[in-house]
Amino acid sequence: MTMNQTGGRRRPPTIHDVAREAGVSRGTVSRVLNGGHYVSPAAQEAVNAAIRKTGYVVNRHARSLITGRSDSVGFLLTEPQERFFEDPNFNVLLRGCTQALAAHDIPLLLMLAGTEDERRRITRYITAGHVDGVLLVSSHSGDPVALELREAGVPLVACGKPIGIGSKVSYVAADDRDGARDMVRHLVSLGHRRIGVVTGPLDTPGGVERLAGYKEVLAEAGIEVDEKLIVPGDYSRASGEAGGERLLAQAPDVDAVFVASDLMAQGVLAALRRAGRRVPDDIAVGGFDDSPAATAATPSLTTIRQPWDRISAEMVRVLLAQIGGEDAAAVILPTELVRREST
Amino acid sequence: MTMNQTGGRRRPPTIHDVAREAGVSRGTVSRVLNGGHYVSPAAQEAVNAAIRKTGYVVNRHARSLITGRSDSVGFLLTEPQERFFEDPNFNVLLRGCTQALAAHDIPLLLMLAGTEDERRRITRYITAGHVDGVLLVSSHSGDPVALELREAGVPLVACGKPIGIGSKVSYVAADDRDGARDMVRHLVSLGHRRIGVVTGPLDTPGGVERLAGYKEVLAEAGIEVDEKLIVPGDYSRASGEAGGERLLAQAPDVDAVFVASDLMAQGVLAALRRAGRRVPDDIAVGGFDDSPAATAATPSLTTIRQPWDRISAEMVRVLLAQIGGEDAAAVILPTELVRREST
DNA sequence: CCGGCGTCTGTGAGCGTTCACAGTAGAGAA
DNA sequence: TTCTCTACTGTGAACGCTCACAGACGCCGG
Repeated sequence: MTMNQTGGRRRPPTIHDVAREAGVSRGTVSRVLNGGHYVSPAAQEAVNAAIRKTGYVVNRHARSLITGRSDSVGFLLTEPQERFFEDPNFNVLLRGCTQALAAHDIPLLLMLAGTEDERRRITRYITAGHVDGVLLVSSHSGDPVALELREAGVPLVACGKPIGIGSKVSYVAADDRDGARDMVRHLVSLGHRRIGVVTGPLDTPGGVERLAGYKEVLAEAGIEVDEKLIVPGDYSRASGEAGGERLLAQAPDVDAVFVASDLMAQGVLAALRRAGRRVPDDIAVGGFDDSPAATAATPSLTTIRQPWDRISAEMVRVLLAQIGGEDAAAVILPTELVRREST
Repeated sequence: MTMNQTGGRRRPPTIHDVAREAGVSRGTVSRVLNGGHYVSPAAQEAVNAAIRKTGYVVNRHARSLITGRSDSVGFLLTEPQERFFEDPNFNVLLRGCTQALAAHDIPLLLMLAGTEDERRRITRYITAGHVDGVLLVSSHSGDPVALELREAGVPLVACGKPIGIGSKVSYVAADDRDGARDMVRHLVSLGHRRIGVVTGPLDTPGGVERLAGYKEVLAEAGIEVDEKLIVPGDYSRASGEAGGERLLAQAPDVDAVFVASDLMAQGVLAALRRAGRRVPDDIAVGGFDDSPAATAATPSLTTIRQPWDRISAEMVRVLLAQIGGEDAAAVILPTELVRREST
């Protein structure tokens, strides 16, 4: 009733206090806390009442000390942080992971490995067992941190397929190739034949896969691949703008563009507007991501939605399974075409 | 040399192993680990060598168990997450805090209290002492979580001045009122006299302060406040668009607008464009935040930059001081006018 | 009646640290 | 010499929990 009203931290109740209150032993309280097997209903109830009465919360440090688990996981961002931190999808992912973990009462530690120093510190921290597993966001290939963690046997789930790292590391990704196929098929079905593409960075699996999907559909539609219709980008708005200009210069007869990210698509739209091309009447534009940029653009963007909420949920599920001893797994999730005004 | 090459976790070395390796006692190793007072140079060196050789990393759980500290802090977001998660400034803040803490070797736990359930769980987690302190992001007044934490004596630093929570809780904020003053003075200095304002939400200190700054400058310039020139907003783009339309309808002779966020300013620009008003020739527009939206807008926005990097650094500094026993403190940081094309 | 089994409970040990304390050695003062 | 002081070191005892073990109890089949 009158407890804890004055502020100022006091020593919290221990399992001992609960045991005394409930008239049982520490062992019994511990059993109730960990699933309640081999406990009589009476004891069960008495312990629960005592827990409520004392306001007991388990001391995770003491528990971790003996179990060897930390009951926490790291969310590790290794690569150029600007790129991710400006990407609204990153936020959705981070939030999704945090909430999915919270459902299991597992806190998420945010780890940013920018400098070489930070990488070292974080690697030590993780391999020392201060987290049970790691959710990894790293677009780059052959990430040294990832390699080291895998070597140390730390449960690891990457977001997006990590390349050049061999198997044995789990990942969850949207089906980039299939998404690209859907979009390009959509453009083909609208009657377009001179379809350009602004690619993502080609040292990332996403960039590679989306371009591959584009080429596949051209092949299946009997349209010859024209290198002049392919211009590189890096997902940024600026590279989209440059890519759009370059595309118009190289192939003025282009009648549709598949852009590998919504942010770049915004840039492409700006370039087209400056060149006096109307969208979608003169030229259709398809994006990728379904980020807020897609709805904010004028005209609003037809795009491919990546199921970020499901991706985060799956990452957590796979990681917890792996912590529980299961083998590495790869999960590919379907994307969805979202039609708007730009096609 | 050949250690740790096969993957699969092995039991990490303990302070005991280090002591044996160095030929000293646990106590001496512990002393080296915690500052190295009262240790002979010889022992110091032997211990450091042993640490390097064994790859020893302190077990934080064991340490926490005895010290009562957790050496970690929580980053708590209590209010509507959409608003923050879509705000690029939030990312900058989160990153800044993470890095500032990392410099002290303190991990950051991300905590999102959306549902009532989550609030309860998180409050328990924190008050049970699983973090040493909390960085709080909450725009709302009288946040119940904040109140409870303060009641429990948990070190707490808020981002932005919390209202209705009394003193005793530290906060770090940009000088909203002064920023608003700078912007409105800038508009006055350009010769504008019919200056409108689209406010932020008036249940937040930021919204209130920015409006107050606006009124102060009008008073000091001898311009009468005209209620028709004041329209409410909630920082969202949509509310900016609505606000812009309403302003034009209520006061067609408006010749400048101070908009309390860049996102809203984008909306205002859209409304003005539709009404055929040229910016800045017919009407000047000033924003607030210096978010990416400000540079992306056409014309680019004159705005007020909030020093987010310094805000995060100060939040961490104040929190650590408070954990160390110091009293609550308030820090107000200066803003900066950034001139671009819209004025 | 006994032995066995399945269910439930208490007990001691120990996880890896830090902390308080007791102790040692050497230097300098009396 | 002896005593004191300082600089340093080692040694239990905790911290709060889980785990393995041993024991108690009731119930059944023999």
